[in-house]
Amino acid sequence: MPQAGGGEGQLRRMTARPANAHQARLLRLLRDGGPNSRAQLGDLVDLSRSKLAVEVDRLLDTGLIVADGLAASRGGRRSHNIRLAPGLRFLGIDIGATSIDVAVTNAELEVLGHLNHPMDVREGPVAVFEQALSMAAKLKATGLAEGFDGAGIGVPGPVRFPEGVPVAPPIMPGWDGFPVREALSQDLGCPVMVDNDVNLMAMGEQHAGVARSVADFLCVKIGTGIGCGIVVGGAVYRGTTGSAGDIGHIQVDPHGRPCACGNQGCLEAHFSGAALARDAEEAARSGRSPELAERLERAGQLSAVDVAAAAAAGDTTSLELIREGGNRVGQVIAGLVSFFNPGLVVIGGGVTGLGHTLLASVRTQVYRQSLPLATGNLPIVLGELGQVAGVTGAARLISDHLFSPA
Amino acid sequence: MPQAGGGEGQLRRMTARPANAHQARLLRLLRDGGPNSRAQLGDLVDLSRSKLAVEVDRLLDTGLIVADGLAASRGGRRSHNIRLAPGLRFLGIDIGATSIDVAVTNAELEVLGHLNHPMDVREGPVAVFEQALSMAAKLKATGLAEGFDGAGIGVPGPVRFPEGVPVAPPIMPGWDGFPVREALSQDLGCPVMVDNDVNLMAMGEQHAGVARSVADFLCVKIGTGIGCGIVVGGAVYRGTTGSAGDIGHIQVDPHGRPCACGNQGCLEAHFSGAALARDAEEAARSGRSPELAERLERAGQLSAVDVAAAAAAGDTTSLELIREGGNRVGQVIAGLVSFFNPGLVVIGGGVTGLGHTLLASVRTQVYRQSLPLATGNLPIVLGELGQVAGVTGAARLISDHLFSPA
DNA sequence: CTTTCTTTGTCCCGAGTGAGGAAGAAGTTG
DNA sequence: CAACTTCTTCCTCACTCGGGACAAAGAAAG
Repeated sequence: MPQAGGGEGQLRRMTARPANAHQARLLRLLRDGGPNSRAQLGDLVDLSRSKLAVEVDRLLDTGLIVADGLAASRGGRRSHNIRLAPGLRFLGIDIGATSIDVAVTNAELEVLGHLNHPMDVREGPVAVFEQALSMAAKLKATGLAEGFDGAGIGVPGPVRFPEGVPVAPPIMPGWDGFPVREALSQDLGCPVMVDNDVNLMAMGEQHAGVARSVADFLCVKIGTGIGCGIVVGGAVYRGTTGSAGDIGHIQVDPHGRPCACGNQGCLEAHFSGAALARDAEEAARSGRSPELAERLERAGQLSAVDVAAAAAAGDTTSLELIREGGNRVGQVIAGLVSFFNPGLVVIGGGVTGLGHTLLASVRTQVYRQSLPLATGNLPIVLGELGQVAGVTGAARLISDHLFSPA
Repeated sequence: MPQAGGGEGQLRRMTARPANAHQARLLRLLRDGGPNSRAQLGDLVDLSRSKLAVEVDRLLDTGLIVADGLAASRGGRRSHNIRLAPGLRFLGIDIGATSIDVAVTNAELEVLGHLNHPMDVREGPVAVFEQALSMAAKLKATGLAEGFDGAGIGVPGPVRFPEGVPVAPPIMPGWDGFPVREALSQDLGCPVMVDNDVNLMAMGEQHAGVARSVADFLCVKIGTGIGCGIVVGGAVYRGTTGSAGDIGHIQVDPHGRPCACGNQGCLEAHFSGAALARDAEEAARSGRSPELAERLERAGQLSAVDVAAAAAAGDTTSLELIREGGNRVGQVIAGLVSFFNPGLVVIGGGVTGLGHTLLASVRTQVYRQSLPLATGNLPIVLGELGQVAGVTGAARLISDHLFSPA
């Protein structure tokens, strides 16, 4: 059983929560903008000097923020800097279909340490948690953290958000109704929030990636499956039952391929990490692509990474697979853009390795099919955080929760 | 020039606005729940009795609310009723592609008078406004109103909401950039808000129709064109450029019919009031439907109403047209349901006359194509307000604006 | 009809909040 | 070193708001 506190006056775990909206606002400003001077915070929050001083003092009392030396002069007396307590640590866990990412961040959500481990989510919650907790322990052992003040976790399926429980997840047998939040909170001894992995990716890109300062955007994640994070007015929209953004089973072709869900022509059946791997292996076996055949020979199986590599080497079959997939995805995104009129579309997930070939065909399709008013000023870009998007978003999730009035 | 006030102490036009969020809250409660006692309002708003008394007194001073006798006893002293000033009048204008609806409501948004006049929106803003204003004057002349405290107006195309200006409306040449809000406010001498007609329909159904107490829902309006109102957390979502919900040009068939927008296979090209009329005329001429042929003979042209009537009379061709159209719409809605996971889908607009035949085929398609988690508890229903949905929504729009802190 | 209890509206007090002024501390510029 | 700017702290004053006391109005019981 870990002792609280290390000894020489180290911070104990975060106990206090902001007492009011002003304090919450200040904490978020410090989280998103880093250390800052009292004077500059005053410019940002529209509070009187006296009020600001009172609230800052209270936050200092709680230990959530600490003094941090003097700021540069702005022409007169130098102001005192304050920052979020440097000992605060958040844990971000991103459970993918085939791997687990775990990261430790400070209160500013900078990733201090990050581990990735392949694991099939179908092994069930107990085995997956065991693995995730051991990864967290490993990170702790490197001295990055003495404990965690909060943890966020993403799972590849719909979640009943308030309770933090997966509901009817198609690719996660055994997880349905498993009390993820409750269990993890017990094991870690800190507050936990659970969300869909796609929503976390969206939050990650919003916090530290391409979607900063965009209020309404879509974040399409193409991995083993396909999902879409929806951000409305800066907040993630989860839908009535938590399944919003589940676009993998939108029909792209009435007479298309059969899908695991029982329907025909679902997007996921035509393009996703899994579908691409299947297509690539088939192309290899049928002799259409010597390049892929050679790789299959070497590795015994193919994945999206192989297709990306083959495409980069100039393999036309691979390029064609990517292009056709991009068209399928673009077709769906075009519909969503017409419907949702976002200010930005981010493409992320495992297949970002396919890069600009994919992006180009998606763009072509969207710009051709959607109306000019919706596409006129619509950037469609790749996510810039890659593997840390999910864990950053997880940290963001729990910090949003903790940095809000109790 | 109309004199302000009628003489014997009649209310002059609404001058004051609520001074704070509490007052705004009270006004909205009285709007949505009708007259109410001070005591019961106290139960609803979570303010101390003293605070509540102060705010109510201030509202009485401004004239926005008036005393309204005594409430029934709840076991002790009877409380005083208050209600919104009975002289307040809102004007709701709904400009459709082929007709104009104008209505007068009281502060509780009850429709006191309603006029409809056929008119082609393509005649341009000047002619349309002239017509709308003369209809408003006619309603005024019946003694329903002495003047208007605010007006809401809906136009069949995207609107830059903050300014109240249509942007790049495809079916409204001549309206692009026309300062609707500015001009109408000048003519009527009261505050005006402008929105897309589909959004207004959604607000109407939310206020007085099937969507009461649903936070997240979609409202699909099938008239001359097809659009979709999106309500997120009780508020209309308009998108980055105001074109959210523009689903008429989502592709339903890559090799489908050419559409006016330049693409192929748009939803609107396959099913909408206009497409249905075309299909019906073609069916009549080709001899596939004697029923429709006879109607074409009589009227010289056909519309959705004729198809509805023929279907009701058992014409199989008409039924087939409706069913196929419903499938097309259902296909698109199924995608939107997967993406948005709404708590309700409302179908409205001119084609609601097609009724349950249409509804049945939409439902079939959606329930078959979307995942169970999203459709499990998803009602798909016809709007219940019909022609007054738009004008009610318009009144709601302006009242939301006026009943918010200045 | 009287008594007792409940509910409602009003008045008043006191705690707390928050804006702004004054003064002093800390720097910069000339 | 003097003059000016910026930042922090301290103090005061006005205001808000919740809650208690009390009176008014009605219901229920006897």
